[in-house]
Amino acid sequence: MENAAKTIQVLVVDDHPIVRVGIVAIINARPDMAVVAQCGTAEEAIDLFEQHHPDITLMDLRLPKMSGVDAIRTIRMRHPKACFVVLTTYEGDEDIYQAIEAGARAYVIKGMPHETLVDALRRVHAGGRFLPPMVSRALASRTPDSDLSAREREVLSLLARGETNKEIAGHLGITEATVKCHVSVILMRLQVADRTQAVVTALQRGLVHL
Amino acid sequence: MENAAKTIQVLVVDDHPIVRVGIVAIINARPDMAVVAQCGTAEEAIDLFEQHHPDITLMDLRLPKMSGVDAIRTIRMRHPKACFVVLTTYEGDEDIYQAIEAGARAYVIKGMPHETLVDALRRVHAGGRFLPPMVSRALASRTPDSDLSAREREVLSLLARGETNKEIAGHLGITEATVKCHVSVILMRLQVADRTQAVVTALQRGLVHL
DNA sequence: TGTGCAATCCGACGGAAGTCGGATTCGCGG
DNA sequence: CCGCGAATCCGACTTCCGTCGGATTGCACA
Repeated sequence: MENAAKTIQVLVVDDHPIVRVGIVAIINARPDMAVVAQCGTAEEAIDLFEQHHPDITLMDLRLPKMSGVDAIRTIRMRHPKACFVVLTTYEGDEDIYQAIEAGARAYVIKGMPHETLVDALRRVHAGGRFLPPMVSRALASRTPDSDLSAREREVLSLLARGETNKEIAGHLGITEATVKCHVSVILMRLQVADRTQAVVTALQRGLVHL
Repeated sequence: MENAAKTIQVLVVDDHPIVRVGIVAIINARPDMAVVAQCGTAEEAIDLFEQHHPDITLMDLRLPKMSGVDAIRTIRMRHPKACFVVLTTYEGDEDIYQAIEAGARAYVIKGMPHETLVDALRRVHAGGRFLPPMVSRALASRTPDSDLSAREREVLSLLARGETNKEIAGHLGITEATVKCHVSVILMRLQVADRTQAVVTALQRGLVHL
């Protein structure tokens, strides 16, 4: 049988080299875990997972090109038993929800004590989960109406670029009146009064980026 | 006289413990430099500077409560010869400008190779400066009109909260018409067409936060 | 002194934004 | 089959936003 004290093999994915150094130092300082590989992009992460089959993949969500969530989805497509711990600077609740949905078993925020990260890794390896109270609260703040339809998300992203209703109508090939209707629905779902507030809350909830 | 090979004493300020671990590991791995202290807030940074008088203070800008720029200003008030290297996740050009203005001698972005950070520290300690091309470009994108008056910044921050002209007028004790005028000036200075675009560009340039 | 410039303030007009009511399509369960 | 809700679409009405023209203050500089 397996030895219960076998070290936990971790793959580290983060686009900031400095952060990677910190994570690697923290993990390798523990006797029961070790970093087997590291990289800075989602594409490399997929390759490295195939090579090393780590026990846990520690994944940042905001990466250049392909996102961390997409990497998780891709890897879990072929390896449903793969374990993921998300480590990110605190973003909105949408990122968290997407990550959990994609199969992440823990969500740790940069700027927490080292022990939090280590705890999360150990609990996940033991088959458990780990969500800090701050994350749980963010998830609880998701009202049922807050999920937008595909079309509405499309409109919202154009809104966040500062486009007018007429411009949005041109891009989507629909009437300005229709765009206004979508905008109204978005305002209701986000519980805000006008398009500017919609953009602000969408940004801080992570519904759109930049 | 001083020994030219004397190690560079560095104070590290960053609110993310994980990032601090990475920075400390990188610096202490070089024979010519060493971390003498570290902390996660601007207030602690001021105290630690008084205690250790480091050669260089490596400072993150986005900190809880007091900002890194304010910490730089406070310390340089009493120690004009203090050297600062700013290390931050890439924000807008406003942060960069403020930091340079406050007396930072180098600006390094997280997510660059380790050697960049080490280079910056060595050059600054040798009396030089260090600005990555990305930062220089961001500074160059600052048009002369882009600096707003105090009143306009005030209006902009309320804009970014999603307030209407009437609400802003109420908060500032002026007429809605006057608010509209300020908004128009802001739009011109930021070179955008409407308030939503103004909020978006203000956020990505770091003129306002959140 | 006075002239120029920037900041702050206000009122009135045209256009954009948001609300309301209504129509169509599609899928889902009775 | 029919009803029902959700998503998508549109037109007319009201409110708000942004522009324009104009006025005042204060400060710098000749």
